[in-house]
Amino acid sequence: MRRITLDDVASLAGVSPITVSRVLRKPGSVSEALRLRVNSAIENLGYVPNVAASRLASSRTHTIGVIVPTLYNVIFAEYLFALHDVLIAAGFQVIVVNSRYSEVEEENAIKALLGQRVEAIIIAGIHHTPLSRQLLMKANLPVVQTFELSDDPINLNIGMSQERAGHAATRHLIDRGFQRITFLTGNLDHRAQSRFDGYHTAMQEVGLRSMGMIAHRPRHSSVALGSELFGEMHDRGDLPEAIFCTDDNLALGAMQECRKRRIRVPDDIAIMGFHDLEFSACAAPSLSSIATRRYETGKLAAEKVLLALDASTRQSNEQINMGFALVPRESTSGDAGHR
Amino acid sequence: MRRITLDDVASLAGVSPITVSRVLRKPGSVSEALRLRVNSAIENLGYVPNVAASRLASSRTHTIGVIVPTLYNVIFAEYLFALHDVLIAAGFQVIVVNSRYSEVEEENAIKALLGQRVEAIIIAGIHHTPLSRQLLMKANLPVVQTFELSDDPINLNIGMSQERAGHAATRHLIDRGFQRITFLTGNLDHRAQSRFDGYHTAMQEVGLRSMGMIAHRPRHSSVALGSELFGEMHDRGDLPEAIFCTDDNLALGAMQECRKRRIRVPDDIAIMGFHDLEFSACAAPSLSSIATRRYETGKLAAEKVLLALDASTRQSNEQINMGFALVPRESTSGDAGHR
DNA sequence: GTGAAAGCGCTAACAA
DNA sequence: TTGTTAGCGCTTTCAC
Repeated sequence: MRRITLDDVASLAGVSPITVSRVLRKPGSVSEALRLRVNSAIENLGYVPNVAASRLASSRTHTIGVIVPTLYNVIFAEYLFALHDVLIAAGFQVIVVNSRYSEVEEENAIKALLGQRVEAIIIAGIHHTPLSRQLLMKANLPVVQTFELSDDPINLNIGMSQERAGHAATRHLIDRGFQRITFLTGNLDHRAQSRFDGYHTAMQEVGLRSMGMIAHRPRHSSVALGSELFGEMHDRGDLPEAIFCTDDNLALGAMQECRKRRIRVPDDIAIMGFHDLEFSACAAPSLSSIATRRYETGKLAAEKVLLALDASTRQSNEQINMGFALVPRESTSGDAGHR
Repeated sequence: MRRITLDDVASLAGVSPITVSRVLRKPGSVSEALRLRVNSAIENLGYVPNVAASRLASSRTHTIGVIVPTLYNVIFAEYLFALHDVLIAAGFQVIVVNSRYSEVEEENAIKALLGQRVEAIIIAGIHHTPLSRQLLMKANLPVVQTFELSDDPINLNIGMSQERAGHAATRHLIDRGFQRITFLTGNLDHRAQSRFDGYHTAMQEVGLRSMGMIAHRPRHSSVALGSELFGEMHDRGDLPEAIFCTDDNLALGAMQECRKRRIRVPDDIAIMGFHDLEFSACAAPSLSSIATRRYETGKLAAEKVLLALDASTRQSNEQINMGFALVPRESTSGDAGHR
């Protein structure tokens, strides 16, 4: 069964192929009589244009490439949602690739996207292999790096200081009177590392000993992992006064484990999360966290890409700091001053 | 700045274009000497193949189309994660389109995917416009409908009975002694409707009055929406003995609102969720729910697609019931028998 | 407003 | 193993 092509439509309608092409792309430039004839031929044949041919001939793909480390994290789902919202509405297709937190896979993803001739790339993170960076710079298309702030952006950069956020979270715990504070993370990706750096600095500033991080394993952050890690920590007998989790999922898991083991939060231990996920406000006790702006980051990134594509001249580098907000709640409200 | 093409690589390496093409696709079929020359030419020029041209020439796209109603729901994120896991590993590209719960947008999505010449389509749901259905049948490619069970599948169908799940959830509440049971939903998509049907039937079977659903608004399910809806219900003064929420997010929001209003769960009101999201086990009280198999559904759908593509002959229709499981927890454990 | 000719960058089929 | 030829299905350019 041969696929129906534009030529088939043209001969059925008794016009030249180019006329069919015009009806499809700029119907206004074709007389009504022909337009109707062509359209009914399209309907009759069930013709669906082949975008590969169109892309090849026009060298326009109307496609934006997006790279995220994982899909299995609400953070990125919210961000992708925003990107889709804006870009689809503007008539672009979005190709999402995940790098599984690997710079090598990211490099492959970049090559794949460039092979697709995407018109812009929006990439989560600022750490890439040298070749990745070089490919992105040479590609001569709008590139947006997101979620973090770079000292040396490739082009556009929309994010926040993970380190300052980690610092603020830790500072909050210190201000509440906690001293033995542990940093808890699953996977140690760049963003978690930066948060840890912020934690470390905050501890040092007030002369406290930073207590390393509990775990480092190649699994995505989840409630279950939080339970596990907390359990192991408790089993080892080194229960701190407070823990700062890189992620609300971990924090919630830790809280769950506390409940099982009859450790009271925040009376026996304070727990601080990160990202302020939707359920965090309604956990019991409610979870203190750092609110981050995933949706807004995606939205802005997409809008900036559209602008850059419109200007069609490569924009000069620009950096936007989306900031973050401390959200103190019950899980860190313990009056730890007089233990 | 002209883009570098395969011909450029060929002339730099002093070979014919087809040799370069072979080095890229089946390196084994080219002598090592030439392969090295070609590869270094590719490196030197920073050549990236144009997939549009490749697709057009080979009429193979190695692309699978996926349609989901929304990205803003963990359910679909987990499912997409599984699809990616399997399909990317098998060397396919995945194009995800969301229909925003609209059959018209779904029809457009189908057209777009067919225009991309995807080699298979995996689509969430079993309700489509007549044209959508016709396009899918005529396209002569593997089609998997997921999440629900169809009486008349287009091709493959991997899902569960939403109605029986709704029935089981309701039955659980009835068995626990609750009688005034309300069904709570935000958006009333097909799956929510089926769950409602199951609820309705279960109520009727034991002679109880089904209490309609509380709300119907075009917003995605969220904790915040659950709070809102529950609040409105309470304000109206019609607090039932139990509520069955179409979604754990709504249920969690309802529980949060209960806590604010000092309504005890499950003593004053029992709450039943749906989907058994990760946080549900560690809510306080822990949330009873229906566990559904999103990841497994996606994995199986992807695997079936690969099989079908391999066989290269259109598979006969097949239906797989993934089932579900009732997960009773604290939020419905109230001993309501003697109120 | 409509069409003819040429070509986008690659690969299938065949030949050497 | 390597190359030649032809063409995938569309759009660009230029002419009418």
